[in-house]
Amino acid sequence: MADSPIRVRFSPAPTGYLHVGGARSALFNWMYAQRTGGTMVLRVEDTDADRSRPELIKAIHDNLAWLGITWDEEYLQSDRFDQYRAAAQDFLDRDLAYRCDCSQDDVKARFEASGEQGGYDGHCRDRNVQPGEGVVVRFRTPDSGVTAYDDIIRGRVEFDNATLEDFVIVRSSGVPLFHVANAYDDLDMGITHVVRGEDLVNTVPRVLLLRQAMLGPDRQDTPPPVFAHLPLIVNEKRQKLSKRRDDVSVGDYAARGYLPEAMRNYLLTLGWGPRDGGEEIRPIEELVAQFDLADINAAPAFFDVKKLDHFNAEYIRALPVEEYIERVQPFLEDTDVGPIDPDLFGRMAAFVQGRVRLLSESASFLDWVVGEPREPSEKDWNKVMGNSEEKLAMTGNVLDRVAERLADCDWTPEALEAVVFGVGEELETKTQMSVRMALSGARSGIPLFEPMAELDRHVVIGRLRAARAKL
RNA sequence: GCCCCCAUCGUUCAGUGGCCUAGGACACCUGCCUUUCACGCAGGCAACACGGGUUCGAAUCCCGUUGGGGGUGCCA
Repeated sequence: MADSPIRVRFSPAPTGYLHVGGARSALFNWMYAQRTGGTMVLRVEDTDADRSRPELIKAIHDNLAWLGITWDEEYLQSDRFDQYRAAAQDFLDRDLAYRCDCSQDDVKARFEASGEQGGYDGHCRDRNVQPGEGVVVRFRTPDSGVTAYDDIIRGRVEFDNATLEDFVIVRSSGVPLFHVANAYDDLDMGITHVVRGEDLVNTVPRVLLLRQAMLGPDRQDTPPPVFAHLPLIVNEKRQKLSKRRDDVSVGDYAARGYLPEAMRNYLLTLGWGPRDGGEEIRPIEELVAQFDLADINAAPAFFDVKKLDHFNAEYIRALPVEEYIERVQPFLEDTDVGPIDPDLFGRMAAFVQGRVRLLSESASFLDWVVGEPREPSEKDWNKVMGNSEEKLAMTGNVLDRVAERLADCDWTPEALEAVVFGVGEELETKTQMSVRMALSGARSGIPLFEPMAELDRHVVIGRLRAARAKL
């Protein structure tokens, strides 16, 4: 893989399951690495001991693997605390940082009293605070000038240094904050492209300032990484997808019967489209071949589950039927009508495959074959069976006659079709709908005669008679 | 409040000064196919937020307005 100097990284914090936004960031990094033959680094940013949950790292691995996203190197920031601390100490030694014993309440109170700009006011800059309880380390930001960078998606972004507060780089617990870890690792790991969500843009000046400080006066010509801040993925209210109110867990989508290829392909259409303007649903290799960070949109994109569903349905239909059967297995065990016999499903699979949007919907097409007919709504029942004397009488005739003929015909789909349609010709009416309703309790579904042949003769006749009685 | 970003059909991507009476896809609507549904096919609806510039010419460049969003932690 690593035959080009490009190095990208995906840096999740293990504070929750992988969500679609994170997956999209990982995916775009991966796409770029694939395209350029670069190296993909997975860097777990677990510097917040209170919120990080190590057991989630495995889940992140699994979700990424599910999506087919691979990585070449992996690091855990908690393994590298000593290095970050050393960097912070070096800042202290060089007077680029200082200790501060202001409580968060103090900082807030002074900010409110001043009515001026937000954040920390530099109170401890020259107080020469010594190490101790409740003491943090703050980075001394420049009071004037501008920190700017060129975003490959957004163009030049500038920040007035005067608006940057002296931010905390080491907690009172002695554990460094993510800015330091981030700046240190990107430098140390030789990251060339930082591709991540737009919500991180305003951490750039801080990270850049830290990086310059780490580089020292002699190495200032070391170029910063190329930044690419991906547009946010938003909900229908145009807000950033949130774990609390939106469906964002990649694992949940997997559990609901989405195919990873479909999810991956769909995610790629959010903020990006193939350069050649061709189909958006296509093999990942074709998409990789024309992927470029510079082509990514800057505007937020709505996560449209309907469109995702369409992608998923397309991908399901495109599967060879054997593969569809294999992939659907996990969804056959725990259904509303109990486990579905794999052999039966195998025989019906081709009919089901073309009709589902989610793998998990598959079983519902066979509910009446495995269990009892559904309870139809009155509206559906009337619509099919008739809402006039005349129509009801006809339906009764159909049901009677079909039940009669079924008593001693061959029990094959072809024979059943011949009986049902034969009655229709005799009575000069359509017969499939009423038979379907009698047997399945639904107006629509997979073709009728094949599943019908799976049922026992007496069951079919029983259902026809029961429906007749209900007319 | 302050900082930063964004602005083409309902949605998404295209369009980088003339090829735009703005194109594709999803969604929606209509028909065709089919003794169900789905698929497929044909067609339809539907957008350059607003106001100023720049220019022979602006969806495309600049400024402003409005609207939306993100950030503003000893979270990442």
